[in-house]
Amino acid sequence: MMEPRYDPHGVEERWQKTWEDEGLYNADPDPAKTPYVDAHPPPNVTGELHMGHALQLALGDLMIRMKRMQGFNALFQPGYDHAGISTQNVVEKALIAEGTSRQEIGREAFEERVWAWLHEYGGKILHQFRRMGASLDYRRTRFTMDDDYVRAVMRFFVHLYNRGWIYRANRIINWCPHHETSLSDLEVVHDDTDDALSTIRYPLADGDGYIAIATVRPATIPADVAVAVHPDDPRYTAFIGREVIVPWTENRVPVIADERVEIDFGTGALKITPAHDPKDFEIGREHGLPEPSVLGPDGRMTAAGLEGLTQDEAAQKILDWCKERGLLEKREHYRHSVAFCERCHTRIEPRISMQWWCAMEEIKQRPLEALRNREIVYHPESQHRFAIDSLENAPDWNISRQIWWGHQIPAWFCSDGHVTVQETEPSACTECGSTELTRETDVLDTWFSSAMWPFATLGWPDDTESLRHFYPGDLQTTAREIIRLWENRMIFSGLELMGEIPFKDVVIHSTVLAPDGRRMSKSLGTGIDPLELIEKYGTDATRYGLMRNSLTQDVRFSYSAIEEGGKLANKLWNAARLVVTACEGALPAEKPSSLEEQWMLARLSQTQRRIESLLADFDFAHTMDELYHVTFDDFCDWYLEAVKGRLYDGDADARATAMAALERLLKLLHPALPHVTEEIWSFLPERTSRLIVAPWPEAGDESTADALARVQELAVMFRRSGVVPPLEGDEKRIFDAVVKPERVAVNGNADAEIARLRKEIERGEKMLGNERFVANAPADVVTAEREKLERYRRELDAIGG
RNA sequence: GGGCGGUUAGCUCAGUUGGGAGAGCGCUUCCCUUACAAGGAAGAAGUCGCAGGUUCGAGCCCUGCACCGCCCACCA
Repeated sequence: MMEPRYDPHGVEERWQKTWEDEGLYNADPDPAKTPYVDAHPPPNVTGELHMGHALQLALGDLMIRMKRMQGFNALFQPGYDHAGISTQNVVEKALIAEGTSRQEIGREAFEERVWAWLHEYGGKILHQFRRMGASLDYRRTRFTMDDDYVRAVMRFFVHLYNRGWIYRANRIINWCPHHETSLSDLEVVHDDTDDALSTIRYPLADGDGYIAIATVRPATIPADVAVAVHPDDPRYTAFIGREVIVPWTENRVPVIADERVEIDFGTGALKITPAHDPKDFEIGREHGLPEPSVLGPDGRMTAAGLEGLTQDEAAQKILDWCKERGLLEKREHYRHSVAFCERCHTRIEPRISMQWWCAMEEIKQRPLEALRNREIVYHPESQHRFAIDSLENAPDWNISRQIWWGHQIPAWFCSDGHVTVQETEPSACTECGSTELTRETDVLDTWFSSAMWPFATLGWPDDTESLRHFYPGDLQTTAREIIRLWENRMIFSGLELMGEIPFKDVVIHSTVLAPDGRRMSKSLGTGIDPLELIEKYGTDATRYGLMRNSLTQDVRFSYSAIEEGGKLANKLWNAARLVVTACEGALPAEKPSSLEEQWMLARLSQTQRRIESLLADFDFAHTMDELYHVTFDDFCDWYLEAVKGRLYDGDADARATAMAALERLLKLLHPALPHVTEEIWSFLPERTSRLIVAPWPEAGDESTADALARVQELAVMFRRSGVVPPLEGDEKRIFDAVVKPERVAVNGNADAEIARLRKEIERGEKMLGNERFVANAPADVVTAEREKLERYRRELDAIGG
């Protein structure tokens, strides 16, 4: 019935299905129970399971499973995110492949296409979540574009607008010419890029001489409105306040002084192009300069004489123009970091544009308070400080996007330019009563709706039973880069709309690097697919292997960690096989009569307390370590070896105790290795419930936990020296059963052991002979040293040194 | 440029108020013993990045340096 080797294939899918079918993942409001909630981060609807998801799920699911067994009403909330730009990208690609485009088919048809695409391909990731054994309440799956969710987003937007925290402003923003939308700073990536730096002379308007400027973007020269120099730069003080002539346009522009110009870079003079550079924009606004633009939304030129050209083509024309007139001083290779769209890797075009903004200054105060008071705690601790820092420095948030897939902003403009903001379409402008209204076409940043995840998933804005019972939640497990994009905003929205923090603990997991230390990424070809690991090693092994790494530093992926998990499952399986086959038939109540039995139960209690305490600090790595060693060393190598004989001999007490010990071990292991433990559980006699919902054990008496320590120590000594120590009674029986003196003595080397003990004794005597040590060291350290010395002397006597 | 983390055995990593350098994998030797060879037993293997300092005592605390990684900012 139980094969000698544990094979996770088939077993794991079977339990995943059973657990879900039997409703054991479900969490319903129950006033009799204390809730424990992890609103799991909704992955992109277009996404696939990657290593980060796998780790995140393993951590969250371990906590949820333990809490569920401990009697909490454990809710693991699933769902997925509409992922505005990413999803739009995928569907647009499909349209282009068909020879059409979203512009061609129009907004309404495009949205239908997205829905159709989602219907067919979206949400696959939830099936992959199931394969991870994640005990999410799949009935409660939410999508950020569900009707109810959209209603919640509209309510939130209007709420913020009425509070005065949302405003419109014409500012320079990151613009992706491919998507033709604005992007927040957090959606932009910077890469080192090879470029050319051109030094160009701007002749003085009032006579001879010139100022040379260095630029990487000659195409924007027609939009220049000034040249800036540092006020303390002696080379240029005479030029300040005079005018220079901009090449190509031959416009006259002023030379201004500004401290943001770096004297040491290039020529020390900077052309000011407010419409196409963030720093220039800032300088321009302070100096009251105009903001002409020479680039269209598609990144092509609109300047006179250059219409429709790409920037490269325009740059060439302008450079040629300069060269003919002797204004091009030089053109040299230059490597610098350039901003790209995170999604399509198109070069970002800074652009002045009217956008919706969320003002952060006032908004962030309550979240900051919650973090500083540690109402919310990030783990590990270093991330807590980072979270506070990043919130303190959070700039106003650009929340509008010029794409089509997302939550359309609920704002209507009348022909006079008045804005009416409300949840549903107004019949007339609230300011002038005009009935000719057009709706804002922009949609909201994806993260705007994500910010509401902890309560919108529970039914907000309706006052539902779920919302009352399950809010506020407890746990978030998430990736570091999400702290600014998401965590901070959830905290704010929860405090603002619900009046309470959305969760108490945020576990920031480490980044799993490729075995060579590089980042795992598809484009680098360094990615490892967790589904392949599951196929090969099983889900339990994969979960164990990922959680075995600490959270405090990024860690290189290693297959041997996963293999270790597989070995643990197999070892447990075989230990259970021994117990189950030896203990067939009716069993009396647990009766730990012998030393080794008392010791095993005490060790299990001790391990349980350690695990509980480790997990209170979200120390998953050491939890795995405890589980591994209690299984291999304590349960198998000592306890089972010691009682094996009695089990085979039909000792009823031994059998009952072995079964009880196995049960407790399975419970401790279940949150980490859910499938193999449930499978074993099903072979135990007289089960009345599944292990997944079995009660977490009460920790028992630990007083005999170290009763075998002496025997173990002597066993180690014996193995080194080959000299059988003087033992009696239980100790002798256990020693003989586990150590098997007749087989091991071959490697004994009493001389080496004697030498080792003498060295230890010498060291101890030296320390205790040091008056300053005895006087200064803590008393317990000195006492421990004396005891050690005594012990070594006794052992030396025992082997006849 | 700012911040954070790291450097410990061949590899991946632990090391909790300063007090005996550890685990898993790999390697060597022995054992297919009636749960398990994905097993058992034993063993070899480390100048704890470098240089100073504090201390009776430093992998751990302090200072400086080197190298690796991540995040942020910026680059005309």
